[in-house]
Amino acid sequence: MLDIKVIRENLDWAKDKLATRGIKPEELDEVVAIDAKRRDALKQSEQLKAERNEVSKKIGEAKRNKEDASDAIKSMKEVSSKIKDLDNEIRDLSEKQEYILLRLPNFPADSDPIGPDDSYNEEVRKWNEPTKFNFKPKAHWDIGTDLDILDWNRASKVSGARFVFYKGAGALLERAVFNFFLDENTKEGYTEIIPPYLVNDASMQGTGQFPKFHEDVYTIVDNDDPDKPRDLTLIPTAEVPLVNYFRDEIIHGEKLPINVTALSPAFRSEAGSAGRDTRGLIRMHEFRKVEMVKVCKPEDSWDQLEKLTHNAEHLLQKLGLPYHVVALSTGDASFTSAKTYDLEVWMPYQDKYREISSCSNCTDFQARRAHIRYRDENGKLHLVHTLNGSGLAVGRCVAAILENYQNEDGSVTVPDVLVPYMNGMKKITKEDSLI
RNA sequence: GGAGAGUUGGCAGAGUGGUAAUGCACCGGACUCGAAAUCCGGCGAACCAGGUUUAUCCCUGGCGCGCAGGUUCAAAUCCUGUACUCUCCUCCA
Repeated sequence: MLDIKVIRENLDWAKDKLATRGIKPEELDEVVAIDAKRRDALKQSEQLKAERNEVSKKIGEAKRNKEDASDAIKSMKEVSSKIKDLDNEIRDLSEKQEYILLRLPNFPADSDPIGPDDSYNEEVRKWNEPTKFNFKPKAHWDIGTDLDILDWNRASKVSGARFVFYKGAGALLERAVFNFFLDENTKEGYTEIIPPYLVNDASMQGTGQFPKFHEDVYTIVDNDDPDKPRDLTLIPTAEVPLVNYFRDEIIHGEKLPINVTALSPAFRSEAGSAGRDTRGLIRMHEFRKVEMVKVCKPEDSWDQLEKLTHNAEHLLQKLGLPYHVVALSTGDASFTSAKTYDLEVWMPYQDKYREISSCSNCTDFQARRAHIRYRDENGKLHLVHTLNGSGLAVGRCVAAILENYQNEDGSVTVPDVLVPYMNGMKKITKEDSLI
């Protein structure tokens, strides 16, 4: 959430910044007008309350002295009724103000490429050249089906579209990948967490998914009353529980920066993406992801974003997967982010790079929503900055391994770093179906 | 799922309608060569608004006893709803 004071005091600047993210300037005019009305009513209410406090004190004294106070009580009755009206007005205005504020995206950083969509994204750096083949590379969904390690038909029977069964060496590969990620992240100083996979609405609002993005997630309903949602939603990313772990808390300054990592499933409805990436592991309703979250002091967050991005890149480098890093444009970056680097891995069949990690500095945007603060050495409180990045999306990584490490005979070579995690298996070959 | 108890500052803990005791901790001072002990003083903090500055500081007021409503001139206290914690019972991996 943005700070109303910043908007109020830098209105033109705020309008320019948010215009690059598709926000109309009139929205800011409206919220500032509401804020002015609200503060005006608040001022009146506070004056009346000061009067009431003073007179009430006297009424108390009079009553103790068994004196008559009925005149004062009568006039205070009027004052109280005025206060009630004003407070109702204030509540109403605050709700309107919050309605708008909760739906405004974060201010983009000055360094972000400006543009409405991903065509304005800028490549920052590239690692290795795209994998070359002396045969026509297959799509990972065909590789997986032919090796009988991915089963799409059974998944569509059991669950529906955008689900999959991993089998045998496929399941082992998935497990190898996330264990490798967790081990590497831990070595880099991240503390491993196993969070809850269902979270309440306050948490969804704290990290910015709610109230604006209800359609993107799966919320639990009561079987007795399906119209009534329970206060529980399947996490779309481990970022939600990891950041909300600190919600409504004050962190000691010495503990910052805090680095945590977690493997979790990620549940996404993929509303509005019908027809896109209908085959393969790229776009699933349920996939596993290892997430990294950093909580730090404001002055550190830009350095921490670079570190976070390098941590994610390091994983792809160790796996030998070609990728490039892209700075997202103002229009393409996510709602909560001030700056985002996407890591895109090379996918040979599609002959292009595809997102496998998204590393964002959310500055104080989530911290303000979730009330996460720290106490500095002088005892002062400040909002923290929060960062999150995938390290990495597991399913997409498996897809990239299958495609980049495929051999002409249909087998897939296991990347060296994963061999120990695959119980020594160096190559995945077609086996007789065990089931 | 059933029954009961609880939620008050950094921590402990009192307060059943009149505007949040007390202790510990913490900060400042005295004493001391120094420290401890002792004594004196300060101290709930966050948030909001206004004034003053505009990086802070400071002043005034509001607010503030899990959260949200209600009753009242006045609510930590009474009423309603709700979240969470603990105990017991029941069930369960």
